[in-house]
Amino acid sequence: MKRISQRDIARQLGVNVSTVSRALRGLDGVSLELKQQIEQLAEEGGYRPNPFAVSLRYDTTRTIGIVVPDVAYNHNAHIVKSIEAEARKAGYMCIITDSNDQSENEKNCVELLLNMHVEGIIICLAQDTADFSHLERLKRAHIPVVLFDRAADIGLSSVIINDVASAREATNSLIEGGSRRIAFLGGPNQMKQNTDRKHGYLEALRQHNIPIRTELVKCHRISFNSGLTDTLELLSLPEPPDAILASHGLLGISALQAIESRGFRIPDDVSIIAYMTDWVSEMSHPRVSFVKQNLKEIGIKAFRLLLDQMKGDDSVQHVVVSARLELRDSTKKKTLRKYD
Amino acid sequence: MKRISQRDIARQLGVNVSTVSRALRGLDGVSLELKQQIEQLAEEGGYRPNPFAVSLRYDTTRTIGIVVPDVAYNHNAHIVKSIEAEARKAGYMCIITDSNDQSENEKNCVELLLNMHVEGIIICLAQDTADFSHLERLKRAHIPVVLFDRAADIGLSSVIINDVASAREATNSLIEGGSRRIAFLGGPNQMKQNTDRKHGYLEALRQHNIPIRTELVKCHRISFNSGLTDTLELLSLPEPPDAILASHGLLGISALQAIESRGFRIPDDVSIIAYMTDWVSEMSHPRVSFVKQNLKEIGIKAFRLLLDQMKGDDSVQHVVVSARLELRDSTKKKTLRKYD
DNA sequence: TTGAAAGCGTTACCAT
DNA sequence: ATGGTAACGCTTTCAA
Repeated sequence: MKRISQRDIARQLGVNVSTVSRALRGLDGVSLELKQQIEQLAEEGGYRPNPFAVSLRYDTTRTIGIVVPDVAYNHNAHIVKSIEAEARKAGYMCIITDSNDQSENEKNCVELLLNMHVEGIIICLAQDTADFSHLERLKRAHIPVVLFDRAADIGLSSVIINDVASAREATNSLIEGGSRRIAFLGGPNQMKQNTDRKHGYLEALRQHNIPIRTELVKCHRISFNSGLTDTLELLSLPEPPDAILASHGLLGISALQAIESRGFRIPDDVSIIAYMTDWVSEMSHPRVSFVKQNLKEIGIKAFRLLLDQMKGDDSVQHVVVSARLELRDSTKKKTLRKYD
Repeated sequence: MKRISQRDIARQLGVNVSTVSRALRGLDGVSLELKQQIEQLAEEGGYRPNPFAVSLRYDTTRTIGIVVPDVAYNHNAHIVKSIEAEARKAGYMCIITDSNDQSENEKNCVELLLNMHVEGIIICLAQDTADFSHLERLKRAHIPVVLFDRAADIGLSSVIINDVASAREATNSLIEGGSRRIAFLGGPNQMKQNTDRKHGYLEALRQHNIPIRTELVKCHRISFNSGLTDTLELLSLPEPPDAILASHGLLGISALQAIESRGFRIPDDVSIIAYMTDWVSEMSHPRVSFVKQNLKEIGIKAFRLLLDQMKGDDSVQHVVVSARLELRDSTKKKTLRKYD
């Protein structure tokens, strides 16, 4: 029932704990005979070093914290899984917390992680996080922090995708497919991720001298219902959009459903490109053309940046993981020029 | 940089640590004045009790472990989220591990959790777990364990859904919709969950005097590709099925895609019912009729059972959370009898 | 080769 | 009201 400790083994053999400690860690200074006896007892008793005692001794918890808006969302789950795997390789445990995409909860998550004495925190901001005091406090306390996916200009290391460029590329692709009234369906504007993607979208329009129509830009809450409402509004416009760029999978799927519910055809009447995972795209119908992000890479890079900081490197680094467009069935093929 | 401890506070005030300890926990035996000074210093220094030291002192880690086949799969993610929330309420931290649905990894996960000295483990078995020695070892060591979702008859507490009845109900519903050649697409047969669901399916057929055709029962690996292959085989039969009951979301989605790829219509040619989450069903097209499971409830119940055990209750309990059928667009409406 | 002791942060107990 | 001390499990340093 009770876990066996070095002391228990020492007592049984009438030797000192320090000897047991050395033997169990394979250090020399223990006779072979004694060492074997110790190892056998450890084996029999199912001895496992108490990581809490070790932590105390070394003043290091070998634990990091992760904060995500929603672990149940495919995109986040994959990143978390990747961080976990990378952390484990380095001997770190992860404490995963979920902010439910709300800034208020996010603060509690950080608080909880600090209480656990994590050595660092990897965090994806909640969509409504506009006050960064909880993160600035971390910075002041010199606690390693890495932002991922959704970053902010607050002097913290980050791993994000090339938001501007990927949105530009996606928009260009829609334009090349013949779309001219392209809508942008995004999240709240205090999210840098959102403004970046929106800028990429706007840049592409400008490059092609396509007039920007503010009524085609919908930046509200990231949620299924919000996406539904916004898309229905778009479709009710006198001149509805002929394409939608959605900055989040939830928005992409809700747009798709809204479009179909109104009897529009995809991609003939309205094309869609969304930021989403392979799996969500694969499952959708028609399969949504998407901005594919290397989630595994994001997780690995995020942990590595954190590890750097935990090792004492206090430089602020920004890593950009390139995303690329994957065309599926929600977009039209590139239209041929007249003279082709 | 370095975290402040009770001792640091004590030194600054020239008092004893034990006094600081009492003050910080609001115990009496400290003058109001001193208490306030201590609290102020704690506040300023960002003092947080070291949970590792506390664990050591109390010989309790207030940590539990979770093992899931794949956290990135919607179904599991929701359950994990629920367990986490419930555990937090009770002051427990969760260490989440992912077996990638492989028995070999599952053993490593359990090992890792034991190394972390978790007080209990909540586990969903990998689909290929046929050897339960790692779990039996836990039982012998009196370490609290709760199985969820996929259980086994090995004398451990569990939380599952009503597998037999829900599969029977789903099959009955397909029969009522007019289907007679109903296929069962499941996982490996050493999974009790699978045999239970299969039995429910077979019972329904027997009740309706529908001959059982072994070629319509496909119990292989649970994976997208496996589901694809099996479904294509089913569709290639001289007499292909007119309905499919899929015991897992991956299988359901792959069946749907296979059916469409062969030009069959859903539900007119082939109906589908699958065990999946609301979100996956909602996203699919046509939306798949599904066995809806109360994932939050499963998580809550699982943690509660574990908590019971951690408190010393060593009775083996089996909780069944009722699932119910949710009809969507992949099944035909109940056919009317001829004389209606 | 082995032992003894101190220390990590905290709490409980007993003494003052 | 406050202090001193031992203890949790482990590692490290120094002594034997």
